Amino acid sequence: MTTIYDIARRANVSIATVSRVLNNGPGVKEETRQRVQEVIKEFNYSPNVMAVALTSKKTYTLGLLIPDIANPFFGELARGVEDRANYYGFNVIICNTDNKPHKESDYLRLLSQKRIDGLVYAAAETGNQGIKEVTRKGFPVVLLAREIDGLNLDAVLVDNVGAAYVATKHLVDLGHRKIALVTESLKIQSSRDRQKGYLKVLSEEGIVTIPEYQIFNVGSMMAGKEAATKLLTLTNPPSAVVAFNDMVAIGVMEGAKEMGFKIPQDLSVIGFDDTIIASVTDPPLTTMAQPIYQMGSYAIDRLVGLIKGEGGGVKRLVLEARLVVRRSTTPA
Amino acid sequence: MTTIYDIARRANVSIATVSRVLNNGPGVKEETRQRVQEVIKEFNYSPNVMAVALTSKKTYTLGLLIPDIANPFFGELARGVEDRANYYGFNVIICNTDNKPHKESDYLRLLSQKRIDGLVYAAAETGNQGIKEVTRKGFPVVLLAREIDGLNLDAVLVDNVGAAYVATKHLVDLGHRKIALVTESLKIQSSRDRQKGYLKVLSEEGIVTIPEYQIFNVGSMMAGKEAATKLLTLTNPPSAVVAFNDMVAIGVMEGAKEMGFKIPQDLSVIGFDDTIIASVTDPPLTTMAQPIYQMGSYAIDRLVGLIKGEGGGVKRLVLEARLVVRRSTTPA
DNA sequence: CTGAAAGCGCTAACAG
DNA sequence: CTGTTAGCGCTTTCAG
Repeated sequence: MTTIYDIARRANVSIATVSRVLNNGPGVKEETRQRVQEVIKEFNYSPNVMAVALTSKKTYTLGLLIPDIANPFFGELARGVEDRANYYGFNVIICNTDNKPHKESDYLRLLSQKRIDGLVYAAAETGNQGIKEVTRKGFPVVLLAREIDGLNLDAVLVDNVGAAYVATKHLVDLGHRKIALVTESLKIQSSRDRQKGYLKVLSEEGIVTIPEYQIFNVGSMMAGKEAATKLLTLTNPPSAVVAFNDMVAIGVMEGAKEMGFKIPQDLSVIGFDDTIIASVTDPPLTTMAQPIYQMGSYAIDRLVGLIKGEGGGVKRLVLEARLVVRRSTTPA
Repeated sequence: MTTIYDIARRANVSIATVSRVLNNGPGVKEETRQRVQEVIKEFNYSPNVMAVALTSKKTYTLGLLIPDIANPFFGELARGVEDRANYYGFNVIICNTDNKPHKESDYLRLLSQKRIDGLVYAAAETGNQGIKEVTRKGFPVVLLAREIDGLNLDAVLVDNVGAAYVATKHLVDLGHRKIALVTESLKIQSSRDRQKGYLKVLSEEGIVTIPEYQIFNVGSMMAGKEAATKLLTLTNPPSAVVAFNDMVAIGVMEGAKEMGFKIPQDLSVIGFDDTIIASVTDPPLTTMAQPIYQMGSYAIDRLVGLIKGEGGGVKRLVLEARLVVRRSTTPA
């Protein structure tokens, strides 16, 4: 590897001068600048990022903490994050946590050792200690898609209460009264918020909530399938379900279909996210569309702002979800 | 940030000793080791990775070059890669190239500046120069899912010729003779190989190949949709199509359905990959399943082996795809 | 405008 | 067993 010394020698200048032209520093005679740049080109030289990082304390590397990159929702989110980060000249290290606090903590420690410049955090369960430590550890953090209680951090979110409200209302407007909620653990903020929106509609409509209609800790297609089984073997089964996300919704539909129920005639199902998958299911899924890619992009805009020192107080960007009606919901 | 000097001072030893206990080096009295470790714990100290990297030349960071993390296939691949990398103590920087050579080159330069320890490369078009430069640049490379011509590199692949052969044969066995191929650019090795397998069956079966039945440069759902339109407006349309991947297959199905054709009665469609999406489409997709997650995992096994100096000559791991019959294919 | 020199935080000989 | 010291490749004063 050629170093700054090699360039300096060949250009008959000191390494300080090379460093100056490298960083477009002022105070270099145009002629000298030219000469140095030629040598740089000739040797196809580029500075060792480790050394730069060691002195300048900037790594141009960001961390992205998410539950699972194989999940289409987070895949698209990650794409938005990476594209925008790349635009600003940053790389992103990806970390899959499966929502496991110990995994989060491990990654957090690792990332802080690597001196990342900032972190996008989309993986938290409420009350995780790990992140609290990190916020003291030096680098800025932007929360993405999931909030953390009691932590006043910058965030890019979707109005989950509102979205769940719209989703549930859609079902009510269709004439449904027996509406189930199949969602994630209530430890997850977005899950709690969606429950809130769901309950709000029921309450407004004077619909009595039935405990058996709320199923928790459902985060995958398989779990959605099982939830459908539970729901449909009830003596008084629901006629519609609000699912935590598209995958869960698909699981619910699959489960119902396997039991011989028809979607949407026997059971209306509404999902969340509008991932790529939602439009091609059988039947196509009605869902609350989130601006997934943009959320990732915005999170980086804010994070890079923080890194550059544009504080301006904690900012929270809350986007609205949009109801996309397809064919998995129908009048009761 | 506390440094090795702080620890040394507090433990009344030299930084060399601290370094030794940090790296489990030999030749440290047990008692001293204990004391140092206590101080380390007390200060919650962990070494600055930049500094370590600068001296030891190891960053414990890998690069992953893929077309698009939002594509479920690459999402799952990436998950396999990241999980296994994490297991070995490495982080992975993700790079989305969209199959654009200039993006690949940019990332490659960046990654090499960052002194990554190794690279998993799943993004190449044939004949890209960028990667050729990189292989000289110092770090080991493992090709994943896509091969590069004229470059004798370690690789983890699927037998695409064989897989396409099985897929096409499945259609022939079902009685189809008018079989179309909707695939990616022939610049992509996997696309070429699949064409090869496809043509082999036709040739063996004495089926005359019709140029209009082969559509190229199709890599997305949208493009698949357009391909279906082209195919089905032919005066003599095919009764079956082999698609490049699940997304393309879904696009073909969507396109056909929009034109009023029934799947599979009017058109049998077979995909590739068996991504999570394949089982939930309308109808569920017959596809050639690839061991996606494992491929990513194996690639890291090999890459870490290379990093640790276990050369042993170039190794190529070729896995077999498996036919998964669902409901998008039916007898002619 | 340019160069010398002091670190950044750590590893790895080399002495003791 | 432990400490001293010379770098790793670069940025950044401070002189000139």
